[in-house]
Amino acid sequence: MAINRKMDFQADEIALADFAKAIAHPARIAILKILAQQKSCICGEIVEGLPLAQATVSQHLKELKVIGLIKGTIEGKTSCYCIDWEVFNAFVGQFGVFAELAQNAPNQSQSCC
Amino acid sequence: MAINRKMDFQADEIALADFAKAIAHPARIAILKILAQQKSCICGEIVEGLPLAQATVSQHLKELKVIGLIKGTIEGKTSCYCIDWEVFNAFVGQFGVFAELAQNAPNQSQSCC
DNA sequence: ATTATATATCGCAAATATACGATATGAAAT
DNA sequence: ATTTCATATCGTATATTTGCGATATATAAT
Repeated sequence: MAINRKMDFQADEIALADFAKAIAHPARIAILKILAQQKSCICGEIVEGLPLAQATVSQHLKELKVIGLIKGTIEGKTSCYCIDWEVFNAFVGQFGVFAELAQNAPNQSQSCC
Repeated sequence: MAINRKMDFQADEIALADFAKAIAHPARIAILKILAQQKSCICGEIVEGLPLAQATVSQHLKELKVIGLIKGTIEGKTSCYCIDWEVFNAFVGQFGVFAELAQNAPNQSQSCC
């Protein structure tokens, strides 16, 4: 790979790709589902709900936290996580860009497949 | 990594993660944007629109094609790609799962962050 | 038939992601 | 103060992704 190719793409393309990357793993999807259900947001129970070691789950949680999809607070001895719906919905909303581009396209008919 | 961990997750979690992985790169987002605009779906022009070598773009196109997000047909000397909106919209729609889980959650109040 | 052009595929190097044991950290209980 | 428990971080092995030159393939033009 060459040196930082990222600069060659637009900021919104990079942002959407980064969001996709953050959820591009079944474990992280599973974590979000658990948090959405709020069955519990205590870290330990998330670990129990997944077929992965504690260290691995902690790593996945960190990835989701870094990009802002989840928030985490320390409650005494335990850690507590939950979805930041504002961030989550903002990301999902970005998929609308494609439909918009399609609608504003000048030549709808020129389709070859 | 251990041997096929994938089996430990649910089918829908794997499917959504695979979709996310397919678009988890700025180049693939950029390709989808170009196709959405239908500025042209000829492979060569996609290559010109991206800061990547032809071989690399071809590889990205293949990834999008394998997962079904785009369709490709050969038109004489050139190749022509376009978005499969049915597949695309189906994938995007899957994000609704999280909101549904949140709505059906029994204990909305128990939030610790 | 030969050549030019467009695209796909191969092979490899480098970068990144994933998994997990071991260990660190820090609060709570004893 | 020491131990226990929950979680985070480190180090490292392995797997996957990315990028690209070289090459194959196949159509169109000469």
